[in-house]
Amino acid sequence: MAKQRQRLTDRKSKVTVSDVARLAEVSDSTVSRIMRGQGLVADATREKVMATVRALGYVPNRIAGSLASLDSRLVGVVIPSLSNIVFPEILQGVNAGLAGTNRQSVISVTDYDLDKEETVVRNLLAWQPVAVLIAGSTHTDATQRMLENSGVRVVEFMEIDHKPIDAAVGFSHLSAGKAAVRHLLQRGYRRFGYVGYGGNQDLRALMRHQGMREALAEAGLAFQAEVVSDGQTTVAKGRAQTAEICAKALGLDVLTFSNDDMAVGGLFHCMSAGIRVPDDLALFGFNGLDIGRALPQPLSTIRANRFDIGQRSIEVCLSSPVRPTVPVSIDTGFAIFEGATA
Amino acid sequence: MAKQRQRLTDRKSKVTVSDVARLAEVSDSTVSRIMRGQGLVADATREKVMATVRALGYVPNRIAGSLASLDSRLVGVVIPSLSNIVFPEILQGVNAGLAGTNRQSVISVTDYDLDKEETVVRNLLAWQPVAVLIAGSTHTDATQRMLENSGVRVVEFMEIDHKPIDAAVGFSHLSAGKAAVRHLLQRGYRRFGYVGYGGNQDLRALMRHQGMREALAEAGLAFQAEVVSDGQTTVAKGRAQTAEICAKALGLDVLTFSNDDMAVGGLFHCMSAGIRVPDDLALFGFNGLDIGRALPQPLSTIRANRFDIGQRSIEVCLSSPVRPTVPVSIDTGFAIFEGATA
DNA sequence: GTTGGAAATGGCAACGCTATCATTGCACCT
DNA sequence: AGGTGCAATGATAGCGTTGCCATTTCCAAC
Repeated sequence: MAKQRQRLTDRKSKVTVSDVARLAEVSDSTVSRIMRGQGLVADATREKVMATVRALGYVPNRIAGSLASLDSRLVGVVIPSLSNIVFPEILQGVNAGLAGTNRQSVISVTDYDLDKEETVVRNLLAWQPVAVLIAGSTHTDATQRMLENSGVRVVEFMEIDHKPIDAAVGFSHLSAGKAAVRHLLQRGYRRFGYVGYGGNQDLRALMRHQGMREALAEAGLAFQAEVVSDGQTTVAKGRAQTAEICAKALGLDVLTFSNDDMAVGGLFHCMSAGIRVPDDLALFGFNGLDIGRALPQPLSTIRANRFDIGQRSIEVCLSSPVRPTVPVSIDTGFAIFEGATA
Repeated sequence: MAKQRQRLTDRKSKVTVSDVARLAEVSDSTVSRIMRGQGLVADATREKVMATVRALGYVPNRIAGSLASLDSRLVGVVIPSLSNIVFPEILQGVNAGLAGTNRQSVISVTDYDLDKEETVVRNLLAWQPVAVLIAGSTHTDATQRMLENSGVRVVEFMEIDHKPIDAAVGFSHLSAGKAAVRHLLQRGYRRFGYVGYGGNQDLRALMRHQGMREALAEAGLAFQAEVVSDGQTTVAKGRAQTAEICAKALGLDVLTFSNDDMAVGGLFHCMSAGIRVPDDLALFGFNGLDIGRALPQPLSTIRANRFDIGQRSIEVCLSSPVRPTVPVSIDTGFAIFEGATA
């Protein structure tokens, strides 16, 4: 008994390769070859087909294409936040690295939540990306396993204080914290205060803080005061927390911040309160944001190469479709920016 | 003669529904039903299957799923830039609106280049998104046609000074420019200078500028001086251009900026140069960025609801899969923020 | 012990494309 | 005339899932 032909309830009436092929009087194969620009095709045929493509407004279906070729051409990018300007900057590097390739990035945001990261990674992997770039090195067990088992290239970017799954691109936040404090010690500062992030989500900020503590300890010192807050760091918070730490009147001579946003806020407080920087109080940030350099007095800080991190990460993925036998770490480094606030 | 069975060169060895089904001793259909959580399945079966899913580390292939169901669950988002903080803010609104749905956003960046926008839109549509959110209303003819013919929901966000393809969410930049100037006129300022964007890419900045000119003209006035630059607007450029316009010594009493970044730079210049704000010179920005409010003196500016724009845009798409008979525009409005610089 | 109907499950084509052959046409040589 | 080699095109079987039935199982009600 003959099987009934199934008619899926009038599925969307889209133009397909076959439609183009029929109208141009060639085979599906030829249209396919032309659309993806590979294989031999006579110029005359190509033009005839392209004409009907334009006439029909045909747009190839990459979902079907990806399924057939088993190649999605997608690179997944997982970042904790979009509001922290450093991540958009990294994305620019990623896009730059992707330009000219036929790969495309898909961005997912975790809001610094490891459980959300797990969901997001699962959803990403469902799209069969050729690679995943993911911020940071701390993941849930499930996330870790999924990434390992996926078989695709995985680049953990931002930090390199760990053994990567496949590859890591970034720098040591612990070292950066230490470098900041050592620099300040060298400039004669002794009474340190810390203003910044104190939650349990931005692990890199915590690492820098830790690095600072260690460098202070090496010199037999410690922070005289710390004012921290969790959630997102903002200029406004930096300003408020600086006001708070100053109110304690501990005779601090330098404040280190978890990042430039906060430090800029700190400088604004000092301006308003008539505190001379750096004579009465020095300020030191982290990130090297543009705004820091445009301030009336350029912010002393540590610059990291965020665009670079994005670009190098992509380069690593594209350099080979398979993982290296031994995980690699690429140090993009950081540098003290002298500025005028410390 | 029997057809040869084709063996596609050992295609990636991934776990598929069939693998799970075989091991769990059920049919593919049942696994599929369980994975997407719909249809009737006995609890015992579900657990048995989920156990093997975990054991095999099965991750459903959404590419195949999308093809079969003819539903990608993707929402394309096209923005001009990631470095301009306003767009990440909009994306947050988009993500918020998407939370809890099974839709996912795919972000593409055009760098304010309409030709790149065309490419980007073509690539996006190839992924059969259920909707496209795109910044702005000016597109190439081809882009316009593709969007129209795609049949999917299209929301043009940011501005509503035009007839949308399907729907628009944002506010009138022309009106915003006018409102700024009228507000300043009302406060007694008469000698206006303009500092800001002057390229031909950020059309919304140009609209605001135009609105300002028109409002000035209504009062029989005009800008006494304009210092513009193209490319990306930054605090540093704002500072430099403000220095430039001040050097002309035209006795200006107020500067309007294309946006807050530039205005903050302007304020920094004034601080450095000892120009009292707003007594010697008033400053007025646009956007209502956080940093403006944390300054030693809060920046006078116009606030727009960017998060809202993103969220409302998504809501519009999700409210119905088909376009309204007549295009709709949703005005998210803007508001003068008094501040202390004008 | 039937029987009727809902609850569970199974079977299979189709989704739109591409990889992998197979085939055709034609210039060029011997 | 009969190869030979290559450029150009065609035919078709998947790719991994889901939609759409068809079928089986179970159990309460007779």
